Amino acid sequence: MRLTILVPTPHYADIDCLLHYQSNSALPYGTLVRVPLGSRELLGIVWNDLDARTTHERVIPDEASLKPIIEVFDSIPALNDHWRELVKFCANYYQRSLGETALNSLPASLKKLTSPQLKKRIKILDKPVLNSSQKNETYAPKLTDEQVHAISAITSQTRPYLLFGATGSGKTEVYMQCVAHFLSQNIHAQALIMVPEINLTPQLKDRFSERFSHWGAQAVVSLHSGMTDPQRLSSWLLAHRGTARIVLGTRLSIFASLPNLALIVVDEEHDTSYKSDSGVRYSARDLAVYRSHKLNISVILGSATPSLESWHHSRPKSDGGRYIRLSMLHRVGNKEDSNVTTFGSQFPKLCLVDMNHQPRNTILSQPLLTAIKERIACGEQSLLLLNQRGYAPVLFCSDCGWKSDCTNCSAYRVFHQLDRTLRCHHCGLTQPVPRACPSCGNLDIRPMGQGTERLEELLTEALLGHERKNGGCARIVRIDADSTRHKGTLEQMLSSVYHGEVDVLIGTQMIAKGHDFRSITLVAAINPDGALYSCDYRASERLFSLLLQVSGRAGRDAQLAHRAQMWVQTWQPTHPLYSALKDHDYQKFADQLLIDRQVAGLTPFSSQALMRAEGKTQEAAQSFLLRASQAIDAVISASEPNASKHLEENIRKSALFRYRSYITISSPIPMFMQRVANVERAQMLIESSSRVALQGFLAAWQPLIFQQKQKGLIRWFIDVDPLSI
DNA sequence: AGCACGCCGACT
DNA sequence: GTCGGCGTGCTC
Repeated sequence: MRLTILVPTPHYADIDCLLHYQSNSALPYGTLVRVPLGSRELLGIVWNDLDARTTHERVIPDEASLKPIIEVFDSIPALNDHWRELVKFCANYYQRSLGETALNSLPASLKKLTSPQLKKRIKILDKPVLNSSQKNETYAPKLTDEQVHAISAITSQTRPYLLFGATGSGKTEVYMQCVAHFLSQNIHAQALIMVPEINLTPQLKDRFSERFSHWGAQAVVSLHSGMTDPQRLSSWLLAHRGTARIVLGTRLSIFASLPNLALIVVDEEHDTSYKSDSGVRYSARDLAVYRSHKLNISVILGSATPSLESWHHSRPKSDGGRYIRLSMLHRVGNKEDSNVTTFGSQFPKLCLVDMNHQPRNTILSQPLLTAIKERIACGEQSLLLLNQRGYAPVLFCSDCGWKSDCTNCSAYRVFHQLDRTLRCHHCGLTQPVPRACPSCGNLDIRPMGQGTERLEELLTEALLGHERKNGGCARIVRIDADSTRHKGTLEQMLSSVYHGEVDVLIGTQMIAKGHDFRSITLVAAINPDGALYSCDYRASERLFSLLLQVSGRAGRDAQLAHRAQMWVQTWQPTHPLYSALKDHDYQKFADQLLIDRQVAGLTPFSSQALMRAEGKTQEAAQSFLLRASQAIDAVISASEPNASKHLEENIRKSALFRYRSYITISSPIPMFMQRVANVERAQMLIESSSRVALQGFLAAWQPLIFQQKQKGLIRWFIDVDPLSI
């Protein structure tokens, strides 16, 4: 008999991703199979033929001429209706092929294994595992009133919740108690906990594993891109077969097959890592909301600095809000000592250094340096945040004005002192530092601006001869992508900080997230102003959240909390962002930003999509975009709808007619980073005040884009709900 | 996309 | 005389 199989062909292929094959027997939708395609053998999924892309002429061959299915993966259950609905929604919403979306969201190992090999893997998983100690049986730490309120709200009504919880207010405990509640309701129930970067928070898995050890050793599994393929397959299979009760993962875990999903948690929901920046550009947070809605279960979006979208959606219900906002504004005391819970630990005090009043070219101001020395003297730690690795972002010639441009990208190459190289952080081009200016031969070429290497050097000099509490030199460690390139060094460095073997920690954004350093009492942002001048209107909201998050690293030990300080070196000390930060008042800041956004008609008051093109020349990229937009008007003005014989084409045309007036399409422009690795990039913004109109329009437009051919075009794609424009 | 087939330049 | 460049074209 004839079966329709979903295969991973991309949206721009000339072939539909739903193909027909011969089978001896009927197989339920969602069954995994292996099928031949051309000279390849691919993983496919038995699918409903009604989802076929009808835009192309579908000539379905005789059954006799169809190729047979190679093998059926019958040792695991079929992917259920809910999972298939999720990937279908994702493909439609983010304008990608269904096959690419569905097959890419399965673990890579599954594509390589044969059916007997998979059977073997499952047998291994089914071997009884030694159960770890059962000592910890629904253990209950003392909760704050705010935690109690949040938990009772979440466990009483099925809704999306925004858990607006300050750093240190005990969000994780709320997640764990809610998970415990839903998992004890039903012995099969499962929970999905998403975090932005699981590699930075192995503690979370430990905390969950320890708390829920009585559910069995396989009850808590991780799912993230840092795992090896076989590890990922094991976790995936445990989740798919219902053995795993709790899945902890990064954004890709939103596609985990969880047949008994009862709760989703999205921790740090504002974090931009939830949005995929290649392939299917999905937002795992938004898909989590969709998924919970379809399953009629609750989703908890947790953050100390919620995204403006979630903030907007969690207005009071009377105001049309769709989420319930639960606030936890107070810090929990020292968790190490669960018998003595001190409430309302103070937040770090904000100290602004006005750089206008500092000597020219100051990198580390005197008052900040003094404060760091004080901390060292009394055995406390400091954390310095500087979001630029290397020694200096650019090298320049004082004579002719030459700068260390990258030949492949529209960016400067960064000066790395340690190995004397100029490195492009976009394409990787690396060359030794020239002795003299390549343009005029001048020997006086200098670093301009500041990087973590330079800060480390500067601080080492400044602290020379400065004694620690227990004697000896101050110990500095630098954590960035360069210093942690080798496997295990990050963990090693973090642990030395944790064990008090370090006095000052210098790092990039890497150190802002999650780490629970107990003895840090001073956090400083060395040069954060950049975002205030950025052309990206979301930059200030991201800066606020970064600074608040990093300030949360200070004073986590209740004993030291009163000494915690957050220092900011700025040329804009009166900027409203900093006054909001001073008051720890995200609500006021977010409310004001929302008013600004509403006035300007920006998200979340409008929906956006970017159409991007990459070509050998800027001209090729832009003219492709231009032609794609002109094709719309050509269709609209060429003929009235219903003139075509093809039903599908009529639907498309009438959608274009209907939605065009609700849509604004900008002219093609070069991207801010115009050239990366010798590829020219251009983009075009598509906006609408109606999300539905934008969706309908994009869907109707796509087939027209496929028809556009352009010499020199490398690729194009649509980014729906882009994070930066 | 992958992977074939297919026709022109510098190498054992 | 072969290896390999990437230009079209096809995949149930």
